[in-house]
Amino acid sequence: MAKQTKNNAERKQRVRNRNEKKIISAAEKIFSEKGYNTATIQEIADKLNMPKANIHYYFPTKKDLYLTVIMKLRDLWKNEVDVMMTKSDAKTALRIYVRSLLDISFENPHAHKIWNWEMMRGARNLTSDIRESMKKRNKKETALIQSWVDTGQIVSIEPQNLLYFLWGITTHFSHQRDQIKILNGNKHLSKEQREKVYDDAVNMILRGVIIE
Amino acid sequence: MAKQTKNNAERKQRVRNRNEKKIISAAEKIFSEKGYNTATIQEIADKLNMPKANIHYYFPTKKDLYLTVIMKLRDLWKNEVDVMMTKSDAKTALRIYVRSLLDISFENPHAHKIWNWEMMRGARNLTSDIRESMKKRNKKETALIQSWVDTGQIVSIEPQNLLYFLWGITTHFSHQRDQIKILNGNKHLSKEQREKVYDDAVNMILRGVIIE
DNA sequence: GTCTATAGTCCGATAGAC
DNA sequence: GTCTATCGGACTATAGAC
Repeated sequence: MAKQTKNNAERKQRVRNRNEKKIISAAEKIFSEKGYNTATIQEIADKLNMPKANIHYYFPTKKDLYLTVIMKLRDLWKNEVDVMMTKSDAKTALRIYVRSLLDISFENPHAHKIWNWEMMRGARNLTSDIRESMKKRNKKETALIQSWVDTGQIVSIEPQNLLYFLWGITTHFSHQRDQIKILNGNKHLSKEQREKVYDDAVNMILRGVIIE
Repeated sequence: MAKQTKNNAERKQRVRNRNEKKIISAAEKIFSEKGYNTATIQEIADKLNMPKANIHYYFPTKKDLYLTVIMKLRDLWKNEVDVMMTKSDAKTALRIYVRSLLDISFENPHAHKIWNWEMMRGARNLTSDIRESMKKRNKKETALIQSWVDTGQIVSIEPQNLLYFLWGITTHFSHQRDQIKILNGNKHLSKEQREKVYDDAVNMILRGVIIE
């Protein structure tokens, strides 16, 4: 009896985990396409051939689901900062940073787009601990860049501004994906074109700030 | 009698023009803050101390109002290309181009933000003539930049990519206005900070591409 | 032209049967 | 856990008095 109860509980847990993952994955796509307000639970449910009541069963409110998605994406950036921190010289660190941000923009535009929707609306849905982790990560990044300035590896520049420039350049390719498509003969950028973007971006940025 | 009728018609026309202008101006602000779907007629009406039925009197549907706003903003970019074209050297042209794009981002963020909302939504509302004028302007710009490459004024770079980088850097400051505010101690950038952004951006870009 | 009231629709969330 | 049915609220749009 006890064993059967336990097996039942385990099975239910597995079902729960599986469904939560499916829902989060579908939600990530819909939220990135439409933004928080325009996205609907119904659409997410349809994508999964599931009654929308089931979504509410796993995530009581729309905001709960949204925050779960945001939290998951937040971790995506954490690594880059750490990777950048471990590189000793500015040149290598910048090269890797730009590369990984562009990779996210090209390969997984959902992440940048959801973030962009959120920021466009004034970051209304961000909890204070998300804001704090944002600021904390930012502080690490600016301190690192400032050290490059202090050791004469890069030109004198406001570290925060350099970060804005890097973010602006790289996120542009996910936010403005559709405009780029229009200007590119109604085709998304090819693999070769993406490589050229990466080369041109790194060249301009390194030439722009690195002191040889 | 005829005269009075005419005066009446003129007066009504003046009232109509005045109200349409007021509504467009308020709508521009609300649409840029919230995007098409999240913005409500009610909020635009409240901003003008006006019943929302009046908005519908002047603009039958929400989309009519939105398209009117988009059309108006489209003209904002036309000038910059022309100004850039008249400058003989790459250095001066780039300096002015970056300056004017940043000015729009800082002084009138509505324009870039509405454009960005539209692109994020997949450019659903763009008519084909808007797309064509986009491509046409773009062709002029890339041709100009290519001529700088050919005459050895700037390094070898895909002109389209350079434009994406310039747009990414400059529009970031309107799209991500709220994130920047959070990272800046909950204050929008001061006049001095904006000047530093301008200097840092121009320095990095010119150093990055100009051949002295 | 201006206003109040409301029709019609869509969405988030819940109740309750299975 | 899964599903159907529905409530309550918000929004676009319209009807109709002034």
